[in-house]
Amino acid sequence: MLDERKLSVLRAIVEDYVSTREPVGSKALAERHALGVSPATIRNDMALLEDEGYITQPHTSAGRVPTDTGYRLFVDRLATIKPLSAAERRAIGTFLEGAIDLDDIVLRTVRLLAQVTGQVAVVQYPSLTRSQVRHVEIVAMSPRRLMVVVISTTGRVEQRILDIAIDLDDETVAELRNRINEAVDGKLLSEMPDAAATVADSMPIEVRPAVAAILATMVESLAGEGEERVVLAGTANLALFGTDFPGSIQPVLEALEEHVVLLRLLGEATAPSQVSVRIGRELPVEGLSTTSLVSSTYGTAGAGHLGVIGPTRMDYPGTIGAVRAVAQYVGRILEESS
Amino acid sequence: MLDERKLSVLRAIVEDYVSTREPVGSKALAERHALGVSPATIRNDMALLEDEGYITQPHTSAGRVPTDTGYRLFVDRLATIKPLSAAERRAIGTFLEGAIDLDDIVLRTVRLLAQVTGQVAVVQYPSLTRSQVRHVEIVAMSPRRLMVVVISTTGRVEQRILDIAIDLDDETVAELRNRINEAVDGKLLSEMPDAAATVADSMPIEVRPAVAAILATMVESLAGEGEERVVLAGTANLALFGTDFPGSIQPVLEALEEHVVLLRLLGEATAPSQVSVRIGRELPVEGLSTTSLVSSTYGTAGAGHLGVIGPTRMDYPGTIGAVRAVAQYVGRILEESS
DNA sequence: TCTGGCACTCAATGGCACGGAGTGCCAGTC
DNA sequence: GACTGGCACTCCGTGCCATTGAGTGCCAGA
Repeated sequence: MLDERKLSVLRAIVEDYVSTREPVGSKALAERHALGVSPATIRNDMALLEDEGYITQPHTSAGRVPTDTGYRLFVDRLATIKPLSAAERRAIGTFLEGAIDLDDIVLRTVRLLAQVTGQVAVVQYPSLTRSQVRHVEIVAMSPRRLMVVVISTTGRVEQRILDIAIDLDDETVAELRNRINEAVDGKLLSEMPDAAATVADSMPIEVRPAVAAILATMVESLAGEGEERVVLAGTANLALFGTDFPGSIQPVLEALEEHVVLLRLLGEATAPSQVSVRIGRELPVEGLSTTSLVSSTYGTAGAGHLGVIGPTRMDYPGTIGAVRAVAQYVGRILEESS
Repeated sequence: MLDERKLSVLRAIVEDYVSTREPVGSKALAERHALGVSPATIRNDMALLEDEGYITQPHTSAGRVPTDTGYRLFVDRLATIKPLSAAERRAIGTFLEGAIDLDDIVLRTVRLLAQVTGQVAVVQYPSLTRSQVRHVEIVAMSPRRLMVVVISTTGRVEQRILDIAIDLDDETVAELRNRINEAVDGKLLSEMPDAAATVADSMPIEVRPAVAAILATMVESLAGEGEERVVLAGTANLALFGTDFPGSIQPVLEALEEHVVLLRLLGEATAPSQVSVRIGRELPVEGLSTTSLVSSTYGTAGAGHLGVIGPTRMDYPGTIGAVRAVAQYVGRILEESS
């Protein structure tokens, strides 16, 4: 159905439209790209591409503009990812090296990504559920009030304060701490429930209910999605592409404030360490139906997600390359600092 | 210089311009407001107000628009703060009541403020420097690595991990913990350096250097501004007022991403529990020179700041009322939950 | 000190003609 | 059958012009 040349035409349309933002016509195409055929032929191809739904005309007597489906085909079959230049890679490396703690890493990453791509960047904090436990600390603040602190290999620290039903003396707490650490050290957070069960069984019978409660609360509150966080940067870049959004950027900004939604979108991405691209209406969020999301996991075992959101009219090869590169670097940095 | 009527004219201009966004002329003014004089007279007054710099014309043969100075005069002398309706107050109360922890309080507050005012809301986390210490926990993660956790009366929890030069056994750590808690309990964070000094002196001579180092790091890292955080909401509202910003909202969005700058602005506000208004170029930030900031402290002893950022053409009486009300409610909620 | 009247300015609006880019279609050529 | 050149048609964007209307400044008079 779509022979080689028609694909070339589509590719040319996407490339021209992305760089000029103007609907592209047959004549301009024939001039700017060495397609080896006349405008008339290109017109025929374009008519067919339009029938197939890959491009569309804003109005009669205007050039063509890619549709979501057109971009999809472009991304899947026509684009070759643009690797970053050596200088860019070096800049990324040195910029991220300077981070002092996890917060700083995340902050630098998100700003970097926004700056490199010129779009809105989104970085999720490394997920606790997928990272390993490095250390658990249990502190008795008062006899019936404990503070539980969990430190993960990604450097993230989570604490909870919880009240229990019976008094626990310091010794018991100390013992509990040791046992828990023995049991969970190096485990994935998802494996903690099992480990926790073992611990409870090994404690004296009279404290078991309390211990079980502690462990349950701990696992539950830490494993829950409630604490997932995302950080944004570069929302100002949206204003630069203002005209790409029909009407206003208002709904887009609104959608970006819904961090829960962003987390879900990032989480829905495909296989780890693959860059996933979701275009326009493929995103199941009304406000983002005029944007594309280029995202990737980063870190070991997909510890977290990061991505870039911009108008569907975006430089996919470049953005994909940038997202991939940044994800790799962040993964490496996290590895080193753990 | 400015008699009663001229002030009324200015007030009317501000009110009309805020609600219609159109430059207001003498005739319309005479019709809509019962000023008791003819348009011609108003014209004379307007000419004078323009000479004094309170209003300006976008171009000849257009109506007048308030200047920053005009808004300033309006806010200082002409506006009567609009209290919220009973229903609104009730809604605020119940909405904030539902918060489960500090993060939740802050999140709800900022969203509420954005929603009530229809502008961008900014809420700073309760500052540690101005809140009291409720509990300090020191945990030995390994002989030379400690974790210090400070819990404040505002419910904020901060932790640091730090390496020390000599080994400290569990007993010493436990003793240190007790002494520190005795010394700092209920103290303001700003008083911690003194309290810490006492503690160091009372410890055995051989561990003093290490202890001093711990305390220094602790105080320094917690008292520093580094950990101040702000949360934003309602940036999408900016797009609704897009036409109020000459050119683009891009610089505004950019400025809003600079949380450090926002913190500084909030901190510069005036007396505690007073609502401060800063208009246009009064804000020493380029990107915000077309906006106004209405802010207030909240909580006891000005624990934190919150505010609203919008175009200079904003409903000052309403916004001031909303900011004041929300600040009061949040203060109360924090009080209760501590 | 206020008012009515008058001449003037200037943004905004709508109508109109025109050029240009683009399209679809068709007949002709390789 | 695939490609090309030509042609008629559509329609956006632009510039131009006249008109309108809101608003101003100023002046003479009450």
